[in-house]
Amino acid sequence: MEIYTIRDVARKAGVAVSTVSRVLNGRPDVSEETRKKVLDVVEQFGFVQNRNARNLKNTKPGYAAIIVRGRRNAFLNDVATQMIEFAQGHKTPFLVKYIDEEDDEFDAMRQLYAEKRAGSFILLGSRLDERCEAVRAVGVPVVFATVDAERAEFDNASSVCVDDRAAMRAMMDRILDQGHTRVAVFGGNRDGDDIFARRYQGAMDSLRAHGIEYDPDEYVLSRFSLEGGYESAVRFFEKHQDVTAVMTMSDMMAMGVTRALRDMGLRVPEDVSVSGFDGTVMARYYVPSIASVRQPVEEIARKSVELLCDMLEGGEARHVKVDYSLVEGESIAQVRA
Amino acid sequence: MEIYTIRDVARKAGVAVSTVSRVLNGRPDVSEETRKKVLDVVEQFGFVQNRNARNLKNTKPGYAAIIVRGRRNAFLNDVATQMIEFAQGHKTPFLVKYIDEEDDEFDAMRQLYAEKRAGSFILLGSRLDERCEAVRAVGVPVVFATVDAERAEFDNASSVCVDDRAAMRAMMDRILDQGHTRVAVFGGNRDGDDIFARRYQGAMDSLRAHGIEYDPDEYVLSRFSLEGGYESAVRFFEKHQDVTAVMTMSDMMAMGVTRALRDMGLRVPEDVSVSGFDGTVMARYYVPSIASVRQPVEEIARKSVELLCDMLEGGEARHVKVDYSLVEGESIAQVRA
DNA sequence: CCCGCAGTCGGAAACGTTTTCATGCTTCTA
DNA sequence: TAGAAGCATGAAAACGTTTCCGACTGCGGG
Repeated sequence: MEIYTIRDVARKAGVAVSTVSRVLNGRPDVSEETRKKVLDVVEQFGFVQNRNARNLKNTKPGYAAIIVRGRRNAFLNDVATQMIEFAQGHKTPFLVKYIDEEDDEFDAMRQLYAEKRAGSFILLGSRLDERCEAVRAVGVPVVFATVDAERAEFDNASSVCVDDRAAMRAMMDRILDQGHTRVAVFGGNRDGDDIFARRYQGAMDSLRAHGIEYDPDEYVLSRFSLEGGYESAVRFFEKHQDVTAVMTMSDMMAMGVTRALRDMGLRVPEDVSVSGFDGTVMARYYVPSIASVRQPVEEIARKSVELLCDMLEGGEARHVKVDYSLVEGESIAQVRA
Repeated sequence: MEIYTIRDVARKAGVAVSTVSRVLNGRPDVSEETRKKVLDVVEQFGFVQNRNARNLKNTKPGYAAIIVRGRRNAFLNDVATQMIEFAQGHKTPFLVKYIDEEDDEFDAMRQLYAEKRAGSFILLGSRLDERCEAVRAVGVPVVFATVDAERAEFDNASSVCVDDRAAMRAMMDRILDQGHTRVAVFGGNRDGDDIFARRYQGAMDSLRAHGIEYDPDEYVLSRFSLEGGYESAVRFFEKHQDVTAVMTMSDMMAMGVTRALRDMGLRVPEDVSVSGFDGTVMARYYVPSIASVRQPVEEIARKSVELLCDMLEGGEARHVKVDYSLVEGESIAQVRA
């Protein structure tokens, strides 16, 4: 495998390296004739630029980076994909970086800043915990997507998300309207100030409004995966047979719960109703299709990009809420007699 | 956001840049005292190495790269994840590169070779079409995973896969054993010499052995996704109501088909049996659970890494077949009377 | 005829590392 | 005690780009 450098191309084309560079970067100040000559050699050599050298030399922060926490999360992945779609039109090039669940996104930011010259960021699925103080410190434009950063009061950070609390409340309303009075809630940590805590609050809002007292034992901390939902359901229903509905904070979890119920001889929705969150494609295709809270992927993506570009042009940080919607599903039914 | 270079660290620590470099790379020839001094400064600055400069300087091909075609493919993703798991123990560091469905993996190889100094590759989900001649040309060690490259007769390429033909035949046997005589097959292009063509042949083998004549109209070229399966099923069943089973080449497709059947008022498996391929987790959690051909993710991953390391140490290229297995599922039943 | 200017192009200095080579300082050996 | 040998360190040359600066044309205007 032959590796050619810009120098090889220059030699072969009989020009200087600077000229080759100009051609490769589409600079205007090069004659049509030389451009042609250089491009011919590039073609012939199958020359590919070395990005390391390029990025090393280019020190001005031109990129915007999308940092996605969790490679497996289909929902976040879809949002990221949409983002780069929308980003196409804009002047600043976008790049995507996936980090693991446990990784520190601020390390990632620093790294991207140092290496890729990324000077602004969209953070997808950030936890917004104590580490987020680093965002304040870095002082570069940041957009939190699917996270409400309003209360954190950064002056360099915007955010876009659905009103998680209202959304969860609406879904719970819908479940209760079917006559259910004992509803288990499966989800993330309800004690913090993140989206999971807010979703929990939303569920409580609805129960309170319906005059239903909630048994704290009926909240289950669960992993957001098929397996997580499955295991939680098995453990839970061993003790609580009288619950007639399970509300979850993710579609994957909801499908895991549904499978578990079926394995335990309970039918969904005839015996137990189940709801999800996110509005993923898989949930629509599941049997029974999972009733869910749809987060508008395209809108979140578009708004995020928009907010970031705004800030890049000197605009204020803003916090926007996009509209959720309830998606119908076969997984919710009238409570059994 | 402050960016520090190795030079800043050196100055602050009162040593030369070369010494800092030695510390960072864990070289032995540096006194414990200076090491400590340097690491302190690194800690204090929150210094991160610039990988561009590092890779630019390091010219010896030390990495092995895993190239995954298709970010959305859960099965390939799982395999890749397992691979880096297994690769941990080996001397050569592995890196993963995702490319899009349409991208050319040989461009990716060249790029990785030039930039990341990747001198050997594992190709996941490669098409093995005309472009694969490039593999012969590059002459570096390559392992095709989930692809049978035996017939292509590279001397620098190994491969690991299940016996797709036998696997598909086994699954078809199982369907036919339930009394079905009209089985539709949904899958990829059956005309080439890739895994899809072989799977098709496998299905035909079984039908032939059972003395069943296959109507070529009952083969459907379909995309390997939920939507693909859904659309194909809707189109197909408008014309062919007498088919009692659908065999597919992917779990996603099978779930799409199942959902479509249900929407058309047909029950799975009572009215129509459905089978998948890959043995993904989602298929197990689906309702009905999808009978599938399990490809052993861990084994494919382990073998691939092993074969690559073998070749790196001068070993011959080999082609290994790993064992598939049939996974039971609720989606297949006795043919209706 | 000289000057300025636009259009092209080449030379060379960076960018942040790694690594080779040289150097000084110990310590050991004969 | 001289020299070899080993350790710890510094200086400097790369790696493949981009970009600034300057040089060289040819041209039109004063």
